[in-house]
Amino acid sequence: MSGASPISSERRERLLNTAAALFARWGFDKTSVDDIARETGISKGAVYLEFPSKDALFMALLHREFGRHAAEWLRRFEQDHGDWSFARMIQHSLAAMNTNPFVKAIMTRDKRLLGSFLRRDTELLKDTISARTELFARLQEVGAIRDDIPAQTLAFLMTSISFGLISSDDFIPDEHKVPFDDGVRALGLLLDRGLAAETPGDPEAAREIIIQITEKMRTALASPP
Amino acid sequence: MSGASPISSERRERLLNTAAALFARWGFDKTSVDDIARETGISKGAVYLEFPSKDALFMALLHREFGRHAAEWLRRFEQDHGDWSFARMIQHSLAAMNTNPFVKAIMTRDKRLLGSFLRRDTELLKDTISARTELFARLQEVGAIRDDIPAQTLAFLMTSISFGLISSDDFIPDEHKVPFDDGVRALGLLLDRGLAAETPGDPEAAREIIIQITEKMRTALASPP
DNA sequence: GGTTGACCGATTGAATTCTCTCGGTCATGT
DNA sequence: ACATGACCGAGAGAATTCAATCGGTCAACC
Repeated sequence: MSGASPISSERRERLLNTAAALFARWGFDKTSVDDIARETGISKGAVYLEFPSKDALFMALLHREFGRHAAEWLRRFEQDHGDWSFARMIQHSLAAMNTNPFVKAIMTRDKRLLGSFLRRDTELLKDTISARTELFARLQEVGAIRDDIPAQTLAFLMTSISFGLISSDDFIPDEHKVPFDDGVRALGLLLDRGLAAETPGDPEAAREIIIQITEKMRTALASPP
Repeated sequence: MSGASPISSERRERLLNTAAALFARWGFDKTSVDDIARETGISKGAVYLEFPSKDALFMALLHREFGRHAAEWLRRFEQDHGDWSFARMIQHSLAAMNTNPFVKAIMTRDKRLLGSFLRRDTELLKDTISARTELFARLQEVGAIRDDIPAQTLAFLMTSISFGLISSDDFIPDEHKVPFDDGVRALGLLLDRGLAAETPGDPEAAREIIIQITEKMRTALASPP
């Protein structure tokens, strides 16, 4: 097999960096492998020593970005020393998501950025929803959130809501727009009460579960199938 | 002026009916004025005795459908004899919305149904959000819902959430789909607690306001600008 | 007066052609 | 060994043409 140095080389890293910049700027279709190679300062052939195809390169990039997104989420969450709350977790998740163009693109099926890559369906969205389902189920187990709504329904709902919020830029008329952070904060306030268990469970356990599952999600998403 | 019998004739009504069927089935672009005329059993010229243009016909249809949507919402709400709750209001609103292809299309910017009509921006979405803002503001006034989140933000949030839920069919992977009604019901449960005021106000007053504003919305949306 | 449908010009989009870009390979050079 | 970039063939898309359609009008007809 040709392009498969299993260890991530430094060149590979640089490739992903320039690829990220170019893809984010011009989209998948309008960024050629040659563009990426030239911008990285290597030849096109060298790109194929690192990745077997353009698709594979893009997939690797997506996985890296999803991993980074989870890490960023976790970072924000852990360094948040205020009161633990669901509001904050949601805030961190959505804020991190809105920051990363690739995660955002996958979650909203952004045609501009993804272009013809949209045909290839990724497991990324599915895995994200699965992770959310597991997260909610575990939180219900320890009594951190209400358990009268199936975890699967909650995951579905949260994914739909995230989709709506992240897409809001595209369809809400300007005069009714609200800063993203304000919207996210308000959503957090709603969920804080809306998801609360009848009898509050152990907040530390909940915090632990979130960190644990996010970490699991990070490693799962960061590595290709 | 040519096409402007101010009173809605019976022919006009029949026109709108066949137009609704054809537009819903084939979309705006692929439905010709001739198709509508023929299917209605009149000549193309007669269409222009009722409406000055194809766009105007479509706009009239949209307004009629929005009016019907509000009426349907109101009907469901009023005949719901269970406990009053925000959950139910939201359920009725979303269920009614999901039932009407034109309201759904406008709310989700459905390219298939709206086609080239998408360029013409309607006031329908704006008016809907405005009405929601007013609704939330009034409910806050009488203490029916929490008032620590600006009404405008709530309206923005609810619109985004609705968008996400109604669009969920298009982007949620099949294996994670949840029946629309289940999702809506769960959302209702969340909002019921999430939006509750610290000290509950008069539920009858809230109910009255909702009916009042929805009725106002109905007449406003049903008549062209 | 009310209604029709033939008619008009603009627009669209189907069909076709063709250029050139791009993903991927590999003989060659370092 | 590794990296290069000329090279290849497929195919996307730009350019062009052209015929049909469609929105809208109006003289003619009930």
